[in-house]
Amino acid sequence: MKILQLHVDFVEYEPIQVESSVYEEADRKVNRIEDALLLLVCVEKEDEENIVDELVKDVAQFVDKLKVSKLVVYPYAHLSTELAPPQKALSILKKIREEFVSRNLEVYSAPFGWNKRLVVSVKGHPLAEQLRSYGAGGRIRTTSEPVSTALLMEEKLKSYWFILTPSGEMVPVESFDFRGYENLEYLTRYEIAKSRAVIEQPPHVQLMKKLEIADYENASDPGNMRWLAKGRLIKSLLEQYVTEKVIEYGGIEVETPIMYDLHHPSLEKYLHRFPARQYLIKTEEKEYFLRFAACFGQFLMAKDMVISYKHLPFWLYELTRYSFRREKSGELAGLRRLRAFTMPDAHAFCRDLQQAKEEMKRRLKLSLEVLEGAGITREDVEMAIRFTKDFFEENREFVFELIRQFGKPVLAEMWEERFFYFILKWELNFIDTQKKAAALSTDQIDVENARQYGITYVDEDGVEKYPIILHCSPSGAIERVVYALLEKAYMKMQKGEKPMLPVWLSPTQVRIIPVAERNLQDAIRLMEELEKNKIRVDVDDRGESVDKKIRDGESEWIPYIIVYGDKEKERGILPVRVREQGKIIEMTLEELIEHVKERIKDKPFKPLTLPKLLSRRPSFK
RNA sequence: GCCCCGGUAGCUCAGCGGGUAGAGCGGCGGCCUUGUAAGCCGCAGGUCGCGGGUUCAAAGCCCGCCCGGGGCUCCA
Repeated sequence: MKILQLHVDFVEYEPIQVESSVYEEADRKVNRIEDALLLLVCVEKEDEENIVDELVKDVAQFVDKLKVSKLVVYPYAHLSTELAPPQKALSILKKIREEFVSRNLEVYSAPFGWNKRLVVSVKGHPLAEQLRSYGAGGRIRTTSEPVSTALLMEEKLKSYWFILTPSGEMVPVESFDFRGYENLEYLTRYEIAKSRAVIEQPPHVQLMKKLEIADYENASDPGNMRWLAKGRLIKSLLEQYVTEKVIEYGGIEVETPIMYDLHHPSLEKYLHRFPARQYLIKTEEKEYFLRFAACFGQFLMAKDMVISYKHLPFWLYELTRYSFRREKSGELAGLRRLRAFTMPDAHAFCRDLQQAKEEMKRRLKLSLEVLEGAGITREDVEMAIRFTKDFFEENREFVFELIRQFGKPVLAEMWEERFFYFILKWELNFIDTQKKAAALSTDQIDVENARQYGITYVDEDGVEKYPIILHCSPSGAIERVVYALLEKAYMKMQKGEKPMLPVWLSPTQVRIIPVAERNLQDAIRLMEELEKNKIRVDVDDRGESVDKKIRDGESEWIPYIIVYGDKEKERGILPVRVREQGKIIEMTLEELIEHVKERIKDKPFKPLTLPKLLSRRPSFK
């Protein structure tokens, strides 16, 4: 027996005409039931009455969990090709209904043996759709039965989980000794078990507000943030940094539209392959969706390029501001998961699998460098790698090369069959304070979209071929990098250490605090000296006490604080409060400049756009 | 989406067996001219998320909605 169980806002059915010699009496009228559990029941050849108990018990659990009181039992033949004879099917259906009635449920029965018109509106939560199978009918077949792809996905996606180690071991997760690999264990649990009760809001949310980085914007859709001056600077620096790194690696930077025709033939299929919901925009003539990555734009561009094997591999790169994904509202959380986010998206077009594998190694190296530059080290991330069984068996050595490159044991998920467009994918996951995993960098080997979009190159033998495409985001969403930095800082706070951002990302790098009003002009001159060397400096000229200003500077996580008074003017030496070391170090101006420059090195610089004098600076609410 | 929790001054929060709205921080004004994590005094500031309902009376109780958080094996 197969049951497709749907939690519905409403279901409407209307008996149209009798279709079978065995049928129940019914009126030809529309029946509408709201907020109910709809059971599309298909009785199969081998089914006996004794499976009814099992079924009723399962359903009762859901009734309880979903807090519904109405059940609609709907005979639905289309879930199987091995149907029970009608008499028997009807009698089993009746038994099911009786059982539910005896459990005090409000049971509605669609008539057996009729051709019926059916309208349903399924609720959008994870438990709303369930396909279950009972008795000798056994497993759900993945053949041509008209069960939706989304439901079949579960079966195809049957996963086997392992830990792969740099030394070449492949250990089923159950038997891996996680001692010394706590974060990997958290990632594993997060990916496989996933349930955990955490009540507080993620710590980075409070920090992003307190540090005036980002905030919610109630007037927009949830998951669309506003970035305040300091946050905009941080984000902008990260954007520039990632872009520079990708270009250095050979990325060809382009820009593509953010919205696309919902019914464009190439895109339509791709969209259907991914159930995530999009933002839709209706104009008078057409419907558009907002891009959820740069894939479309770049593929449509690559399709119009004349490509020879001599050009391969080449990269198209775009920093998407924004990519849009209408994530379910319950999944949004601070900067961890947004509906509008900024993502570097780099696609490499490769001649064949061999070339794709070589490229992928380069891109893993790039990703690790980019994260490290942003302040997220290898210790902060855990790798997950996912592949089809076939791919792994044929490319085992390559998979382990990636793992050796990463240098720590890695969580591996192996799929029986390929459902997605890729045959291998890795991600670097940040494990946050709440032990939740968020993917940052990622790369995939796509063997399907070149054909889908008609992207071809001419090979040495003069034949047009489809390239293999790698999809890489070297840093992951920029917002998520900020989230990771803030969460990392919070973890430092918990250990009693001083939190801070990397110096090159700190909105104010050096703060000068004049002791008395008469020192202000000198402080401003000092600021100007530092600014000439591309260092972000401000001066706290407010009428507060020195102690108070130091306290404020510390709570803004400013890396270098200088108190400047008569003594400094006389001696020409600066007492620099160095946050990283938690102490005051005396330096000359030149030494300070050298010190800061050494920290910032090859990272991009942008000026802070807020007024340099704190007394002139509006604070954000 | 669904379930649970929350929304009170710019911020953090108290008040919630219904009876004229509070603190700290911040802001503004004044005094102090300051030496390495909060100087002192004063003042202003609130359709208690929004809309309905119950009541002589609602921040509080009831219903709906919006926003945030957590959870729901959701995550390209």
